[in-house]
Amino acid sequence: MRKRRNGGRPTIADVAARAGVSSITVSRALRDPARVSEELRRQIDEAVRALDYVPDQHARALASARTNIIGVIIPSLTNNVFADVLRGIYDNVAESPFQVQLGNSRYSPIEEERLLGTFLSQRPAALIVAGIDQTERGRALLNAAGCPVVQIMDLSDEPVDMMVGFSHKAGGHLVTSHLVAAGYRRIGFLGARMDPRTQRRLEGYRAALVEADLYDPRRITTTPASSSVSLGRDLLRDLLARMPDTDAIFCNNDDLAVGALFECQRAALAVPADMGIAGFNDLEMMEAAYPPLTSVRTPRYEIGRRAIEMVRASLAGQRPAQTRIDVGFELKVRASTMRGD
Amino acid sequence: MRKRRNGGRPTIADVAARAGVSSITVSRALRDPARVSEELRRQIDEAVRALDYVPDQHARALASARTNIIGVIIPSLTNNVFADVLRGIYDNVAESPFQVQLGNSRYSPIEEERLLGTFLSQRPAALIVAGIDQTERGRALLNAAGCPVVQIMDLSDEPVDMMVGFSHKAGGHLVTSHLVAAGYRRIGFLGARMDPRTQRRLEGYRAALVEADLYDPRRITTTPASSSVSLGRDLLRDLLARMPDTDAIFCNNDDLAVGALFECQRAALAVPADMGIAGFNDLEMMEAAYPPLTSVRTPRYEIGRRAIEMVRASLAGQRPAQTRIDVGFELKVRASTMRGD
DNA sequence: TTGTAAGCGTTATCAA
DNA sequence: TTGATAACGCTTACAA
Repeated sequence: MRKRRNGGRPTIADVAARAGVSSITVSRALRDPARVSEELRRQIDEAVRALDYVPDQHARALASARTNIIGVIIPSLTNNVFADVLRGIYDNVAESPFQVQLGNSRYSPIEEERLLGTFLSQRPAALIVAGIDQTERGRALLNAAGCPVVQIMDLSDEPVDMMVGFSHKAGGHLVTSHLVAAGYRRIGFLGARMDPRTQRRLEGYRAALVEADLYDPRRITTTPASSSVSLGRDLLRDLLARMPDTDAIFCNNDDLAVGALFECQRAALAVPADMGIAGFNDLEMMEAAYPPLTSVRTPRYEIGRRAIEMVRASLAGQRPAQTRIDVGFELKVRASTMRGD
Repeated sequence: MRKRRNGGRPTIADVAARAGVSSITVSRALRDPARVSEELRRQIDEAVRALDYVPDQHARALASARTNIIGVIIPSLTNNVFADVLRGIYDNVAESPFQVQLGNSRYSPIEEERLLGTFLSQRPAALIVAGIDQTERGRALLNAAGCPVVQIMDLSDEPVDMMVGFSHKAGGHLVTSHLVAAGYRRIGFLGARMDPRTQRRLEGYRAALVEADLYDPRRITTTPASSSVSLGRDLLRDLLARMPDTDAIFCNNDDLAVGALFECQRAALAVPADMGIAGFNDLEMMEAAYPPLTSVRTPRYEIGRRAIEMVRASLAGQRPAQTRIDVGFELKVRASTMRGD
């Protein structure tokens, strides 16, 4: 009796023996049932079930120079925004043969480049990367990836391959214009991290205020520190110390907005009367806050879902008609910016 | 010239040829440099660099029946608690040869069991699973895994292998006792999801109130729905509709606590005078709230870090002295439970 | 310390 | 439609 290194797991040869066919026929029956006669297919199916056969992914990958791994690179694990995207990805990968390999670039383009290299060396079935701001070498790697690539969360005119996202600049513009329309005149900006997408939201803010002839760069308060509720509190405190007459703020993230709300409560500033507050992304807590907070709802789960859809279609040979999808966003106006005048 | 399926990547044979040795020597030099003479090692290192050689993980896995994959199974991607654990894991895996394979069980024991099967079929280097409440078959799979297994987030006396966590019951007990000591007498419980760890926190709550002779089951408000800020608002509303004289609440999650705080503001209930509020986990926002919210700080990042430490030690043959680590927790008393009497 | 030979479990290739 | 054979790139077992 042959000694097995694999701990007794049945191999394709065992299935073949039991079904009375050759290994390669089993292989074909598994991958493309249509290419095997119905009778053999039945016998093989029976043998697979009887033996509890599960294909060895590594052998498969080695022989075919292909894997079922979808590499996903995101900049943060703690940011709720990406948690939702990940849910969209994992949920829609669950009943597929694919597996997700997750990489955390921690908002570092260099780290992202390194992860790209690691992932690519495993010949992934596809790659999903957050953002459009890869390094030059990162972009070159993606171009040479030889597999479907989906850039998510943002939009540009030069996708590496496919793209699902929305315009952050337009989002920032929309919410800022809303503040202007609501009657606010001295509108500040609170920004953390200042990654490329945050920068584009800031651009939208700036454009909207320039159009309204209300732009004052001194009302922009930013920090490279990562976004958090306590940071929102601190940034608003800073801003008010410098520019006490500020009457509204666009917070580039919802947690900043919540922190700013708490700071207003502490400072006995009435929201929305003394201070209008708007956030970005519309996390679940915005609607539950008191007063409820205005925000820009971004379809994060859907971005994850559609990215997987595009990947699966591509891999199935049906390249999606649309390779650049704008999922848009929606302004959710709530009490925090509803000034009575 | 030989045709290559692998797209021109150099193989171990290329390195061997260039270094003037045999493949197996290169293989050894890569895995255990000490077993190769210094001179050959230098030549091999040079060749590896010159050719930009990267070992093929699949070939390696196939030949050795081993991988560098650490499987991680957690119940939620959106829960901030697990995001922190994941950071602890990813950060400490980053400069190791290991790769994380993440599975989301969505709080379903059946799904967890399925993931266990999938992961195990890949012969992972180690497995990290959240919780101690696997199904019977899940536990059997873990016992037969043939690799280090770390159960995290909770503690029990029967670890499958290793364990890092803390006692949820003790945490629930501690915070409830604090509410009693602070002078509250009609203390409610707000609970979402009601997974096993939540149940144990509820047990701690119950035990503490029974000891103080203040237990009233009608003050327990739970739902299978998943935890969120808006749910905290709704649960408190429910509780107050039924038991209007409730003077404090232990919220089994911080987001519930924040939601409850907003509800108090809406209902013009003074915190902590009319209503004491305590949460669990001590997410960052607790300290920034107004008033700051009492919570039980749990060392989530550290759990992730130590789980990886244990795995790496085990795999290096140095089985950790302690295979069951209690990382404890810490009560953070803040204004939300500091009643002046 | 180094090397040879023989797989690991699957799929590509070519032939029947 | 089916099959024989030779990879895929690496490691184990054994030998020198």
